[in-house]
Amino acid sequence: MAAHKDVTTLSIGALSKRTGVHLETVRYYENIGIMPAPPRSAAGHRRYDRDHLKRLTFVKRSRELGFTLKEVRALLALVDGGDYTCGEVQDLTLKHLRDVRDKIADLQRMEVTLAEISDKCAKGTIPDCPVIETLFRN
Amino acid sequence: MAAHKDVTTLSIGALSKRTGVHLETVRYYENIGIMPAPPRSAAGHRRYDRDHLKRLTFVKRSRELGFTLKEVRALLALVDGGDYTCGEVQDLTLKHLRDVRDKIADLQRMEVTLAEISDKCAKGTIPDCPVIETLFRN
DNA sequence: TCTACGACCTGTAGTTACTACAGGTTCAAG
DNA sequence: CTTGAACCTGTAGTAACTACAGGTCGTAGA
Repeated sequence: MAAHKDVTTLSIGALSKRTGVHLETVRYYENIGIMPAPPRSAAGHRRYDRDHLKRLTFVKRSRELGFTLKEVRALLALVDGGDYTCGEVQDLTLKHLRDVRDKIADLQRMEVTLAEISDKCAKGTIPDCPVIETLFRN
Repeated sequence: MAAHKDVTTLSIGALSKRTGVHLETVRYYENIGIMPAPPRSAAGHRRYDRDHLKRLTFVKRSRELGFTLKEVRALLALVDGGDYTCGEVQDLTLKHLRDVRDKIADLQRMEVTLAEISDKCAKGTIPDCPVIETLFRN
C-alpha cells in the first residue's frame, strides 16, 4: 500500500529547481531569517511546503527587481504582519525606484566619459594613449 | 637655518585631502599592492611624493569611471610596463564600457517594472496591494 | 544483499572594496 | 609641559552570496 514518499512536500533540491534559487542560498536565507526553518524528515532533510515556495518566489522576484535583502525583510514584515497598507508598500517601492534611477544616472555619466575617451583612442593618431592621459588628469 | 619640515613630500592626511581618497583607503591600497609602500619619516610616518599623488589620482579616476580594482591593476600594469599600446588600453576600456551598458540595461528593466507596479498601486482602487501580488507571482 | 552515486547535512572561508574601530605613538601649538 | 590632532598597526564588519571540506542518507542496479 504504497507511498513512502511525501508528494506534498519538496526537498531543498526540488525547491531550488522550481525557484531558480541556489541550494546554498536557500540555506543562507534560512540562516539569516529570511526564510523560516522548515520541518525535517526523519533523516534530518528539510521538507518544504507550498508556503515556503510562495515565500521564496517572493524573495527571488524582489531580488531580481534590485531590492536589497534589508528591503526584502521590510516587505516581508509588512506581508507577515498582514495589516499592511498599500501606501507603505508603495513608499518602499518608490524609494527603491529612486535608488535605481540614481544608479542609472551614475552609470550613464560613466558611459559618456568612457565612450568619449575610447573614441579619442580610436582615432589613434596621438602618440600617448589618450585614455591613460585622461585617467592621470584631475 | 630653517626647514625642519619637508615641503616636497606629503603626509598621508595631505595626500588623502588632495585626492579625496580616505586615509584608510590609501593604506588599504598599499596593503593590496595597488599603491607602493612609500618611504617613512624617522617616526615611521608615510611620506608621499608627486609620483604617488599621480598614481593615486589615476586610481581614483579609474574607480570613478567604474573600473574594478582588478581592472585598475591591469591598467596600472600596462602603465608600469611602459611599453603598452593604445590598443591594449582601448580593449580594457571597451570591455568595461560593455559592462557598464549591460548594467544600465539591467537597471532600466527594473525601472520599468518598478514604475509599472507602483503605478498600479497609485490607482489604489484594488483591495490587495498590486505590488505584493506581483512579487508573489512567477 | 551489497555498493556506488547523488542528494542532503553542517560549518567555515572566500569574494569586492572598502569602512570602522581599538589601542597605541608622535608631533605641534599654547 | 600638556593636550589634541594626526599618525601607526591590526582586526572585524559590511552585502549577498558562493564554494568548499568532510560527513550521512537513500535508492537503484548487479
